[in-house]
Amino acid sequence: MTDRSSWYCGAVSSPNRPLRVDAARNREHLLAAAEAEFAERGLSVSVADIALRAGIAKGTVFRHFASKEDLIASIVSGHLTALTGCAERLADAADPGDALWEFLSFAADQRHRHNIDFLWAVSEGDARVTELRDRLFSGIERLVVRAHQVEAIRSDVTASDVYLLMCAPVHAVENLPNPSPDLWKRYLGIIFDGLRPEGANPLSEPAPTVF
Amino acid sequence: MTDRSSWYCGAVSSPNRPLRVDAARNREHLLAAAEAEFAERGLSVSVADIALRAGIAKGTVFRHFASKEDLIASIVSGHLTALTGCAERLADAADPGDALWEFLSFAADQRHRHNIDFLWAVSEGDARVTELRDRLFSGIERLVVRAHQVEAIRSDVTASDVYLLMCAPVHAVENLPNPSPDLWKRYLGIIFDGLRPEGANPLSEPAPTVF
Amino acid sequence: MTDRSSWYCGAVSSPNRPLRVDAARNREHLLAAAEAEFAERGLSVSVADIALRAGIAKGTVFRHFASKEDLIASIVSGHLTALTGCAERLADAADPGDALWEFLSFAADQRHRHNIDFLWAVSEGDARVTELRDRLFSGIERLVVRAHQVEAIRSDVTASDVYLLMCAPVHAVENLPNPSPDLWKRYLGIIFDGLRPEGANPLSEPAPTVF
Amino acid sequence: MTDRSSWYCGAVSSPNRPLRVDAARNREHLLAAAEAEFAERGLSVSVADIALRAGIAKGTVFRHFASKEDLIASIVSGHLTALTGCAERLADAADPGDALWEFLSFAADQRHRHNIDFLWAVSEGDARVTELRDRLFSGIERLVVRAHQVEAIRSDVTASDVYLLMCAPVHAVENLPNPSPDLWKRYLGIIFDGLRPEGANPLSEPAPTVF
DNA sequence: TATGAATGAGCGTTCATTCAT
DNA sequence: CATGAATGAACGCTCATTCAT
Repeated sequence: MTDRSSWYCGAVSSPNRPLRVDAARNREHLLAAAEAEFAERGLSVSVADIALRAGIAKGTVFRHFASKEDLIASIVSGHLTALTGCAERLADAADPGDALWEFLSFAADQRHRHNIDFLWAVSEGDARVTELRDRLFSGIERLVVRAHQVEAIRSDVTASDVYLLMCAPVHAVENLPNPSPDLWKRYLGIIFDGLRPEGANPLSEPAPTVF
Repeated sequence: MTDRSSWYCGAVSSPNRPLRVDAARNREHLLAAAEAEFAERGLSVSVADIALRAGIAKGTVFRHFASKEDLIASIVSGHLTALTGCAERLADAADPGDALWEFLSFAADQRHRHNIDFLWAVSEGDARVTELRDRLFSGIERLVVRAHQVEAIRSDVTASDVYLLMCAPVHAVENLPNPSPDLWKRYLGIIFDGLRPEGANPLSEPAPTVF
Repeated sequence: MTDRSSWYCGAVSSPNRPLRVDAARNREHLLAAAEAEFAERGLSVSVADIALRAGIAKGTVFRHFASKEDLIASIVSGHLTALTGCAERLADAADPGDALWEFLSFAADQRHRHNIDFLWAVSEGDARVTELRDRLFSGIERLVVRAHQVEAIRSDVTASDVYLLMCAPVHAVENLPNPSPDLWKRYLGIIFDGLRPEGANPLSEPAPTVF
Repeated sequence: MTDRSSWYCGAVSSPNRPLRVDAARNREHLLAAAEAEFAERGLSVSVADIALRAGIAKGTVFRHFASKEDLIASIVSGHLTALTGCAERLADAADPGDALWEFLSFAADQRHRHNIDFLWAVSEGDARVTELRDRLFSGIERLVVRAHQVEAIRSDVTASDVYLLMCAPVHAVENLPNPSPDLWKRYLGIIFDGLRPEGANPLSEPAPTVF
């Protein structure tokens, strides 16, 4: 899996005009500080605390992001971009079953290491996030189509199902106060077993249409 | 499955002394309004909005509950009580596999209909909630032990796993803006298939200790 | 000095109509509880806490006293009544100098034991308090006149001065966190020495008119 | 006696960093408005009223002072600083008796013009106030030692006595609704006569230890 | 008459956001 | 541009007072 340490770079979370190098650096500090604060203390951290951690003035935050919501959407966009990139890179992997597994591992690991599930809900109305989400879903669709071709997953499971179950391992783990770092793999294992053809029982409900 | 429409009644979320009928009615309105507001708009709804919805004055909320946190803990306690009761009622069911399935169905249905997962975290310090959570876990342990006896679930799965995965079907469904009411059954089906012995692959991580 | 333990009885703090015995008892409990709460925790104690301590319901407080201010004025009236009674009893004492000393001792002791100086300010507008204050002042005037006759106090000192300095020993002591119970006597001694003819220096300001 | 009209300037009640001129002006307005409101209406004035009087928004109060208590402590600190400075300036005055008289005059005048005795109690836990109080007491000790050397005050009177009696003239005057501006001098005269050796009677209680 | 549930204005405090410096 | 002072609406919560029971 490629280096994810600088996933903020790229077209999504950048403003329209190119920034001066110091402004760009401030922006990076700010995003990193915001994510860390959110992860440690939840949605209710104040913009002042984020600015303090980033080493910039409170007012400057609003020079980079129109609002706190916009800042959150930028963080989410960064993660979404990385996740979409992962799905797209795996689109032509040799083994479609392994590719799907690897994608779900990437997704869970990312969600688990950057504890930002709660940010997701806030940014649901954001246009960038919506667009990225659609791109992500397309990527998942390709992974699922190929996985079906080799019967790596049961035939009644769709891309929507994978999309919806993507975060389930992390959610399970987050019910624990101090989960061991890789515990999510246990629940991904269980859920992935549920997605496999072997031992599959019929599902009473039809698959939903996600978007 | 018994009627769950009036699970607030009972010892847990009731005050020590019997209330006057009008006070009791207000209390019920309040709990229902709070739950509805939380479900629709999240943890950040104000006590004022809850009171408005309940048709009572803001100050009255604090006559019934010492704080917003206490109100939340009371809501959570109510649900936990019902869930624990369900687990305990199923402890001696004829078919342990069906019992576990039924318990997880009850849990998912309850969680889905009362969209208050995020309240859980807030009440973690509450004594009532802690005690009920332990009782719930004991109930799950008995269900899991019996399920193991008849090999209804794979041998490497523990009560902790069931506890942690309990809400996964609901979480999956909640990523959708307007999920159909029973969609959670689809994801419970998939996850339950992952818990069954058939087609189980070894898990890379050991089971955690929940408490 | 006479028994001061039941100074609440009497015309001043009684309502117009005679009370039933239980109501009268409640009223006494209430006044005692209020005074104790005020003394221990200041003006900001709530009516609820007072009622709790008195063992009656909150609403009943308002059956006895029109408002919290009225309750305070009743407490102050009780003390004022006792103090006025003391002054009047001492009006014809054998030694006018001793009488004045004894009056000031009574005043200081009362103020110190019932820590209610701050209640005074609240009840300044109360009619009963105003009337009692006038009666008290008359009593002081008689004590001072007689003290002048025997030259127990310096000639340029008036009843107004005595009235205004009455609480000074207690105020001095109250700057200490844990004053010994009789420390006020030390400061009454010093101030009384200042009131004596011996070693008196001229005063730069004329005596005020109190009322 | 030096000009006391701008005693707020200086290290004590100033923040660590220099303020922008507009912020400094607001801070001064705020302190003045707070003191005036407290003096006129007591401890229970709301922060909103103080802000209104200062012509700033309520939230701005909390930019300058962490809490209402901190604001009060800052006011008290300002007065204490001025008072301590006065005591220290008088430490080497030519006539120790005059020096003590002048100190007590300064104290009474300050207390009388800024009617904030009741703020004192609130700030008792404040570190700045505690330290200043100790410095003030040391200053008083020096004044008293020197006064004893020239027998300007009676031998059985201590620095603690002077400290405790410091505000007595003002307290006396404050029992009057509209005292003339210099009336406190009358009561300082009486009390100071009580502190002199001439005509002193033995005191029944030993001097307390203030700190 | 006594109760205590209900009220609602008011409290101290926080914080996203704006804008003069 | 960056700053941080100012804003003001909103928050959770308290409490004297009222009034239905």
